[in-house]
Amino acid sequence: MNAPTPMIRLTTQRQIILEELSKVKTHPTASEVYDMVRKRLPRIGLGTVYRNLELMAENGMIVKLEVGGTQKRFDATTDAHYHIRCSCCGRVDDIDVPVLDSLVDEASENSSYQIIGHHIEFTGICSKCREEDNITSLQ
Amino acid sequence: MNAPTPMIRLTTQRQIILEELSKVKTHPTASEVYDMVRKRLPRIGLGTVYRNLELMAENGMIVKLEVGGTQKRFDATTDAHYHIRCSCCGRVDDIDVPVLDSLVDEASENSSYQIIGHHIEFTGICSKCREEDNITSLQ
DNA sequence: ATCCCGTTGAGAATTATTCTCCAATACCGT
DNA sequence: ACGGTATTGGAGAATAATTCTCAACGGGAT
Repeated sequence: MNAPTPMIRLTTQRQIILEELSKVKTHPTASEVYDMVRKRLPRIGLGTVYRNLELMAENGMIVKLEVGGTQKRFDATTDAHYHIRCSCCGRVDDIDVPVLDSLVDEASENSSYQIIGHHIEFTGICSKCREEDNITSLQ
Repeated sequence: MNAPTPMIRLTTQRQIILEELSKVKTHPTASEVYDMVRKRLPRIGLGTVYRNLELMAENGMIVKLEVGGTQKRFDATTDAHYHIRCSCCGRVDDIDVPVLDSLVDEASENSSYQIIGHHIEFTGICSKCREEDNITSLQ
């Protein structure tokens, strides 16, 4: 008898990556996670962080956010929720809008795809950028 | 008196990029646009394609899709609509689900961000991948 | 025809991510 | 505790996508 899911071993590095990711409510990029983790494991490699974030995302322990911007972001909160991205600085926050499960049904009726899921990404300017950049304005 | 928007000159390259992008109902990546355009302008540079896609997106002539996957995609249809991405092959199609303008209001009430807009991205398996990969299944 | 300035093409540079290699480590049965 | 085997981690190279740099070009105003 073998488990269908290969089962992921909780090594020290994975545990610390997970802990650090859980600490923050932002949605850090891989290199931000790397910086956070390195304070506790100074010798960890960037590749290890990438590898394990990817692996934990595959195993559903965390979520890889496929949002706009140039970098992937990671989220330790795995239940469904939506995000908002600042078009000025790129930061990503959760947004408290009820999840619309009915959208998937609606989409299924109007597409030849077999629908798996959906995600809503809002775009806006975060309060920090609004304060700082009243001159530069948005971009 | 000067126009506040710098005004974009419609060079041959830009015109052809726009024409080619308008021809297809898929949402090509920059290098796919490059391949399409090169059939008519064999000496055009990839940089020119990137530069002009970016520029035309800034001017609202086309839309840059900030969807999941590793590459940006472009769309000549500028009116609001949602997309579905095949998690198997990465292709992106339009999906016929009514646009929920009310979401932005709802989001505004629950966020410190100044909301600009939103986008819904569905995920699924396109019919082509379903046919081909009944063995490989999804991934 | 000439000047000006935005645009182009070619390639280098940058950024994010993935891969490769090998030593170190963990897990298993004994 | 011990040895064998599979997995992991770290370092750096490799790859992929995109952006930047810069000399040459081109089209319109003078």
